[in-house]
Amino acid sequence: MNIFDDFHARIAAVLDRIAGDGRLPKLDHARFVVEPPKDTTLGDLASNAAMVFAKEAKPHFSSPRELAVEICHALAETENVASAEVAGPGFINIRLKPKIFADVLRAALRDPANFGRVAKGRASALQGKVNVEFVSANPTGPMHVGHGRGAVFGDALANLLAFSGCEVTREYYINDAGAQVDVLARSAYLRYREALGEAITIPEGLYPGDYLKPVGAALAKAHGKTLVEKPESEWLPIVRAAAIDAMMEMIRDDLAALNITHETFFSERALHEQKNGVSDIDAAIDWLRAKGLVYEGRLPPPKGQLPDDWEDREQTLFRSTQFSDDVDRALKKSDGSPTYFAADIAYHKDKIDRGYDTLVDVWGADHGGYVKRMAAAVAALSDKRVTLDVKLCQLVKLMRAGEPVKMSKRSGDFVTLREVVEEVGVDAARFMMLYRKNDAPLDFDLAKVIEQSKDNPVFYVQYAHARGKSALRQALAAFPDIDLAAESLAEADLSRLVDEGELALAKIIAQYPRAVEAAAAAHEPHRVAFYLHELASVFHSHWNRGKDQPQLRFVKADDRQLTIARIALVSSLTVVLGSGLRLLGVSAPDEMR
RNA sequence: GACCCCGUAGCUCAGCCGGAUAGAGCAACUGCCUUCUAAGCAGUAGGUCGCAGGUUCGAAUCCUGCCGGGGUCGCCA
Repeated sequence: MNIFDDFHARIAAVLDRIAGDGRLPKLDHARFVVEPPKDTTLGDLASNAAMVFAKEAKPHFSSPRELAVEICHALAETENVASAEVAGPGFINIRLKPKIFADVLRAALRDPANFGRVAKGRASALQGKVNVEFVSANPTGPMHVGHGRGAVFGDALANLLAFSGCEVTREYYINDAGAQVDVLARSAYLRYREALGEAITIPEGLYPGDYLKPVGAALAKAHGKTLVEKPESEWLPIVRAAAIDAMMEMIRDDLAALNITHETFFSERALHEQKNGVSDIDAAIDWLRAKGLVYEGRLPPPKGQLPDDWEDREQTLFRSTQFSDDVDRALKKSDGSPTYFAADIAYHKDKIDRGYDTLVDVWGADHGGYVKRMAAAVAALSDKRVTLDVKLCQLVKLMRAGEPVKMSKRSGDFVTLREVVEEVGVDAARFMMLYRKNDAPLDFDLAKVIEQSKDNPVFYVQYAHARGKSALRQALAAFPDIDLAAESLAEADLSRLVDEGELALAKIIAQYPRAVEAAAAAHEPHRVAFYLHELASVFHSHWNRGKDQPQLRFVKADDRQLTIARIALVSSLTVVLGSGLRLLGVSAPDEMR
C-alpha cells in the first residue's frame, strides 16, 4: 500500500476528467509528483500537478492556483481526505484522516514480507529481466576492500530490484583470459617448485602473496615433479587452470563471508574459445560488421602524453562514435588477438541474447573512461532496446580512529576484505558501504563502525529494531495473554493511536514503499539506508518522550486495548526496519548484546 | 588537450528527471538517567549550496563558461 501512488492516481483521474470536459489536453501524468511536503505542518502529501501543467492549463485556467483549486475540491470529496488546500504558487497540500495510516499499518502487519514491494506494472523501469554484473574482480588474489564496496552495492541493488518486481540475475564476469592470469600461473608455478623443496625467489612482476602457497602444494601433490620437466607452453595451461580455480574458490569464500552469492559465473576465456573455427568474439565482431559498424582504419594518437611505443597503424575499429562515444575503439591488438573491449562486446551480446531488458554493470571508478564505449556497444548490439546502467563505485579509504590505514600492494601488505569483515562483522561492513552514494568516496573507519553509539548508523538502526522488539516483550510481560503475531495485531483498534509522535511514526512508515521504489528505480540502495536511519530517529525520539510523559509509553498496564494498538504500531515499525535491513543484507537483531 | 565523477555548515555527507524557510550525523555549547535498554533524546549555534552568466513564475537541482580536487585517455584488465 503506497499512499503516494494512490493520490497520484486520484489526481490523474481528476486531470483526466477535466480533460474530458475539453478544458485540458491529454497530459503526461509522469510529469507531476506526489511527495511528502517539505514542512510536515503543511500536511501529509503535496503535489505540484497544477504548476507542472500551468502551460497546458492556460486557455481555461488563468493561473496554476485556479487549476489547483479545482483539483483540491475534487480531492476533498475522495476517501480519507481531511482537507486539500492550495498554497503558494499552486501547491496542493493534502491532509489525510488518521484512518489511512491505520490502513497502512494493517497492510504492513498482514503481509510483512511484501510490504513496500512495488505494485506490478507501476514503474516501467522496474519490470522485466535485469542482469546485475558485479564484483568481477580478477582471479589473481584475495579481494580487497574496494572490491567489497562494489560487491555489497551490487548485491543490495539486486535485492532491491528483485523486491521491486524485476527478475534479477547476479552475475560475475571472470577475467580469466589475458596476460595477468598468465602471471598468476607463473607465480603459482614458482610456489609449486617451492612445494617440491626448491628455494625460490619471486621476481618483480609476479604475485608475491602467500595465498598461492596452497595452490603450489596442491599442484605438487597432483602432478609430482612431472611439470618441472615440461616446457612452459605445456605446464602453463595446467597451472593456470588450477590457479584460477583456486582463486575463484577463495573469492567465493570472501563473498560468502559478506553473504553474497552469484547465480552466474561467466568466463571470459570461454568467449575466446573456437567453436568450429569461430569464437564468440569473432561472431560478435562479425555481427557488428554486418551492421556496418566495424571497419579497418587509423586512430589519431591520444592527446596529452603520448605512449612511448605509439605506432600509427591500421586496425579493426568499432564505430562507437555513432553512439556518442568520443572516438572509435580498437577491437584487435597489434598481434591480431582481440582486445578486452572486443571480449566485453561478445560478453554483453551474450547477455542481450539471454533476453535481459536492463543491464547493470558495477565497476570501480578507475573504469570510468570505459563507460561510453560499453554503452555504445550495448546500444549497437541491441538496436537500442536494452539499456546499460554502469554504476561506478568510488574508492574506499580505510581508516582506524581517524588515521588512514597504510597499505602497500607491492610488499603484499594490504588489508584484505576478509580481514575487514572479520574485524567489524558483516552488518557493519555492509551498512557502512551502503550508507554513501556509490559515486562518492567512502571513508571506512574500522574503529568507528563497531562503536556502539548513535554516532554509528549501523548500530543506531539495529538498535531501533531491538528496542521495538524489547517493547513487544515488555507488552507480553504486562499482558501475558496477548497475541504478538503480526496478523493478530493487525486486528487492533488503531484509532487509539492519536498522539502526534505515534502518528509521525505511522506517517514515516507509510513512506517506506515510496522510498524503496525510488531507490530501485534510481539504482541507489543508499536511499534505503538513509530512510532507515530517519525511521529509527523518529522512533527513538518518540520512545524518549515516554520518559517525561509516562502516558505515552507503549505499554500501559492499565489499558490493554491501548497497549495492543501501540504494540501494533511498534510491530509494523519492526516489519519495516526488518524489511529494509534485509534489502541491505544487514541483520535485524531482536536484542543488542 | 579530451572525456567522466566530485565541489552544499568547522568535518563527513544527504537532498539534484526544477518547487515552498537548503537537511542529517560528528565536533562545540545547554539540558534530560530511582529508565518499557541514557547503547538514547531535546535544544542552541553554525550556509554567498565553488565562481560567473543563462533558461524559468520558480535553480543547490537544468544549460554554458571558468576555478579547484580526483579518475581515465590505441594493444593493460
